Amino acid sequence: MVRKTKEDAAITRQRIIHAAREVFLLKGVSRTSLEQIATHAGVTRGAVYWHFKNKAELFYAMREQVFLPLIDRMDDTLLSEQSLTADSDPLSRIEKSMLDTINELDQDLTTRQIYEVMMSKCEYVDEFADVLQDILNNCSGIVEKYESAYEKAQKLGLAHSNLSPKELAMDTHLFFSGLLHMWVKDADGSLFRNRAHSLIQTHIKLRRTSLK
Amino acid sequence: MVRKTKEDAAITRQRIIHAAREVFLLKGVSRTSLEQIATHAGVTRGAVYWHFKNKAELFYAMREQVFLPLIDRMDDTLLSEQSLTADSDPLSRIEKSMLDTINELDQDLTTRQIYEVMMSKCEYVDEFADVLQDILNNCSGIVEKYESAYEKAQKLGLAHSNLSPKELAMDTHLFFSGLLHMWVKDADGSLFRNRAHSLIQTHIKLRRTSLK
DNA sequence: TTATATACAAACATGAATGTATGTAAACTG
DNA sequence: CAGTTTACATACATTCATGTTTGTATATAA
Repeated sequence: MVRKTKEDAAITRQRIIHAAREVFLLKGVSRTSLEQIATHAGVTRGAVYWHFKNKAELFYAMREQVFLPLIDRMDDTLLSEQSLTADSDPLSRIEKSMLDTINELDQDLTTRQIYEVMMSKCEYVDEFADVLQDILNNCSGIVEKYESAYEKAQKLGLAHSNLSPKELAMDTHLFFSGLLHMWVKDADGSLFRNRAHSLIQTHIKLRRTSLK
Repeated sequence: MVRKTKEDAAITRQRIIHAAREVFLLKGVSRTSLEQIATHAGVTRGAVYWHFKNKAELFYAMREQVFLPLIDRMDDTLLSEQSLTADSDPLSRIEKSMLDTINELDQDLTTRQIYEVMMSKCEYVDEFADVLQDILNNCSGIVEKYESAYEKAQKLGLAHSNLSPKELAMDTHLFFSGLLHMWVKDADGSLFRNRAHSLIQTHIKLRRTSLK
C-alpha cells in the first residue's frame, strides 16, 4: 500500500530477521516457511523475498548479527593492549572472555535464541554447510589467542609449565565449546546454566600455579 | 511380489535404517523424504511405512542402535569391578573411556555418520525435541560416574585434591563433550580429529598429582 | 490344508512450500 | 513535477512430501 522510506524498510528488514529467529526456534529452520516468518513479522512473503534471496540468506543475516560482535568482544578481551581491568593477567583474561560470553547469553534473549537455533534447530547441509567451515575457522582463531595468552602466563610464572600453551589452549577451547553446547541445551538450568560461572573459574583455577 | 520370511523382513528393516543414515547425512533429516530413503534402500515407501510409523520413529531407531551400546561400554569402562587392564587406576579409566569412544568413531563408519547426523544434520524440535532431554539425562549420568572415579583417585592420592570431584567431573565432561562436537565437525581432521588422543591424554595429565 | 496375518508394492488424495511474475502506490531524483 | 525506482502485496505455476488405502502373494499357524 504505502511505500516506505528507507528507514522504514530497514525496520521491516529487522522485523523479518527477528521473526525468523523466533519461528526458527519454535519450528526449526527447515520446517519454517517463509510464509510463517512473513506472517509473524506482519508482512507478506513479498517483503521477505524483497529483502532476502531465500531462507538461507535470511539465516546468514541473522547469524552474523550476533556472531560478528561476539567474536570482536572476545578478541578485545584477550588481546587489547590497554588492560581495562586492574587484574589483567593472561589467565584472568581468558577467564573473563568466557565469563563475558556467558553473561551475554544470560542477559540477552536474542543472543540466547540465536545460539539455540544455531546449535539445536538447524541442519548444516547444502546452502548451510558453509557455516561448519566458518565455525572451524573461528575455532582455530580462538585457540591461537588462548595459546598466546597461556604463553604469556607461563612466562610470568602464573601457569603450570609442564604442558605446552597449545595443549592448554585446546583444552580450554574444548571445555568452553562443550560448556556452550550444554548451556544451550540445559533449558532447565540446573545442570550447567546456573553453574557456568563457577565451572569457568574452576577450569582456570586448575591451571594456575597458585592453586588457590 | 514375494512375501518375505521374518528374517528377510528384519534385513529389510536394517537396510532401511542404513539407507536413512546415509541420506540423512547427505541431505539432513528434514530434507530427506521417505521416498529417498526407500529408493536408497531398494524398496518403496510402503516398506518404510510398514516398519516405521514415520520419519521420527525411524530416526529414533537409528539413534538407539549406536547410543545404547556406546553408553553401555562407557559404563563398563568406568565402573566394572573386574579391571580388565593392568593399570586400572580411576584416572586411567576415565582416560580409557574417552579414548575408546574416539576409537569407535575412528574405526566405525556407521557410528561416525550417526554422530554427524545427530550433531549437525538434525533439528531438535517437535517430535525430535525429546532427544535433547535424553542427552541431558545421559550427561548427568556420565558426570556422576566421572565424579566417583575422581573421588577414588583423590583418595588414592592420584589426583589433586584442591578441587572437588564434582568440579573435576564436570570439567572433564565439558571437555569431552566439546571434543566430540569438534571431532565431528572437523572433517578435514587437521585441527581435532587426529589430535584427539593426545588431547585426551593431556587433559588427564593435567589432573594427575604426578604431573609427569 | 486352509485361514489368517505378514510384508510389502502401487495407487490415491491432500496439502503445503517455493520461486517468479505482475501490480502498485508512494518515495525519491533530476 | 514528471519519470523512475523502491518496497512491498498479490496472484500464479510448479514441485514435492506425507499419510492412507488398497491390492496381493506368500509365510505361518491351527
